[in-house]
Amino acid sequence: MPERKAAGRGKTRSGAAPALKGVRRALEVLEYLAVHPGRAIDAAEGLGLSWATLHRTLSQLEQGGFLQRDPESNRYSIGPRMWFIGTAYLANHAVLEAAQPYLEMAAEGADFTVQLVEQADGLAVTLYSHLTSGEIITKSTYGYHFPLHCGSKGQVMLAYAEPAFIDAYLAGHLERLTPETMTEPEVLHEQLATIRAQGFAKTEGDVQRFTGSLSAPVFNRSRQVVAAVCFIARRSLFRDASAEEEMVELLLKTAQAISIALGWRPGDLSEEYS
Amino acid sequence: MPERKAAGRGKTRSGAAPALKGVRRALEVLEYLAVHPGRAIDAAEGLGLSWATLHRTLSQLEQGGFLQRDPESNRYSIGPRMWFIGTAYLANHAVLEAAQPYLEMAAEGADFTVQLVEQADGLAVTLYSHLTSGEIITKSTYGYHFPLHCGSKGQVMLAYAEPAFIDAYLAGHLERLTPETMTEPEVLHEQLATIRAQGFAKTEGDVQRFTGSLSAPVFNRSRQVVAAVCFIARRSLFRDASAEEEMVELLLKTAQAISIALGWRPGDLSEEYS
DNA sequence: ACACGATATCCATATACCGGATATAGGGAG
DNA sequence: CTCCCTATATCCGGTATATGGATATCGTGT
Repeated sequence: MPERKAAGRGKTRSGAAPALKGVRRALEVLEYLAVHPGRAIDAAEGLGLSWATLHRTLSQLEQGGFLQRDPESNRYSIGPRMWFIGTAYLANHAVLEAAQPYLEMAAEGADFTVQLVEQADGLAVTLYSHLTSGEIITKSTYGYHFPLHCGSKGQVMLAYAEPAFIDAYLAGHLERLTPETMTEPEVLHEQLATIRAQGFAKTEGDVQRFTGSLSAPVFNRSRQVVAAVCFIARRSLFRDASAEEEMVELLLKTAQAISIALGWRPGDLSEEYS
Repeated sequence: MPERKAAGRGKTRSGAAPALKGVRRALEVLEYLAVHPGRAIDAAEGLGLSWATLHRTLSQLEQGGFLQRDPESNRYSIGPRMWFIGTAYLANHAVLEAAQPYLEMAAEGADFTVQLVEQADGLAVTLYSHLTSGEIITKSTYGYHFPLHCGSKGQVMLAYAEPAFIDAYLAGHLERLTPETMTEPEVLHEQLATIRAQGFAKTEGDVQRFTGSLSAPVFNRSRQVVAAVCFIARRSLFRDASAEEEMVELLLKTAQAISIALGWRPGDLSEEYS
């Protein structure tokens, strides 16, 4: 390392290096609209941008097909080209590739939705989703991402994250999606401990009122949690204790099979600290 | 309209208005890497960018999680955040939403893959894919996009596109994916006419050697083709003429049901020209 | 019909970007 | 093991380019 001339001496006036500001902003705009599609002015407010600047950015992005605008309402949302690019992420995704056969096996004939999710930026992001035929569970397709403290899928991934990350996460603002969403940091800490102890998570009604879910962690060769398998069902299904037990069994079997396919080996945890 | 002062008088030296160049480029880089993931220098060459410029762009995008880089090989590929943003496209997609139940119904118990695709920028882009359980057909998941002249899904959408678009498309370079890919503009023109006449398309081995597919158009209220339903199966399945006939029937039924859900009404085509 | 909020466009200026040059790392051949 | 060559990383000044306040138009609700 060439020891950076003289630390921070750079001509750039005031300390920080503001690189590719335009690009950064454009992507922030995209991400903002992915989460809050809507009118230009709301985005300008939400992002703290001057109207003129935002307008230019929006126009460019729309022209390129990265955003689309409903000409009636002037509402902006993500455009087809972003989907085109985004899907390329899956094409190179080792975990997903390994998991796919097992997920399909689990979904075969099941009366619940099967998902594979990973954690990105404090959210549980869906990589694969096999809907139960018959009834449709809303928001269980692609495109809906939930905070980590809501739903079993997020909680599993949070439970196995770095302790420092957990603390930081729970110290932040914890959104409440339904009246049943747990937002007490202390209680959540305990829930996470329970999850680690039993090896899976279960929640009901904390993401959507009439559904519940079970999730188990997927480990890689180096025993890190890289994803979670999640079964989502209408809530009534959890009334039946024996049905639930069967689900848990299948869940753990599936998650474990995927972990093994990724090079994880069951071996006692203790050996890790040997 | 304020009649633009004096057309093109603008101080900007030479006619064209070069807006948000950096942003444009960044997105081009992303799209390039979505299609050709790989080393920085290849992208620089492919895009005709100076190394320094590209490097800055890549660094920024990687830092933001829009690209990811394998530290071993220094190869770049699309990052998780692009998937995160891209999926938002599906969340607001009216056609997909209407189609989903019918697609699931069609996939129920089928021994072939069911897809919904739309056209974007000269490519057939997959919006929904329900894999056949059992055997895996590679490249039938998300993330693989094929030119319009390859595969039944592209051909259907091309067949119903504006005549001018068809001519322009067929005049361009037609990639050959397998030895069986048709690349003769004249022959393709005839194939498209046949497709319009019979209402669906069929191809074998022109995308991947050992698969074949059937596709039918999905119309919206105003009789435009907005998507296509596509059934993909291993090639041997098409040996059985009666099985194929059944597939065609289900395909047309499905595509039609979706069209109707979108507000399309069967009515004779002739009334359109009345 | 009016008014107000939202969207579109203009322009001078400062600034953030471009790209040639230079420095480091990596890795293959001899 | 050493050399060389290619790929990656960083620097820096001039200048093209983005910024955002101001102004003009649109369009929607009352």
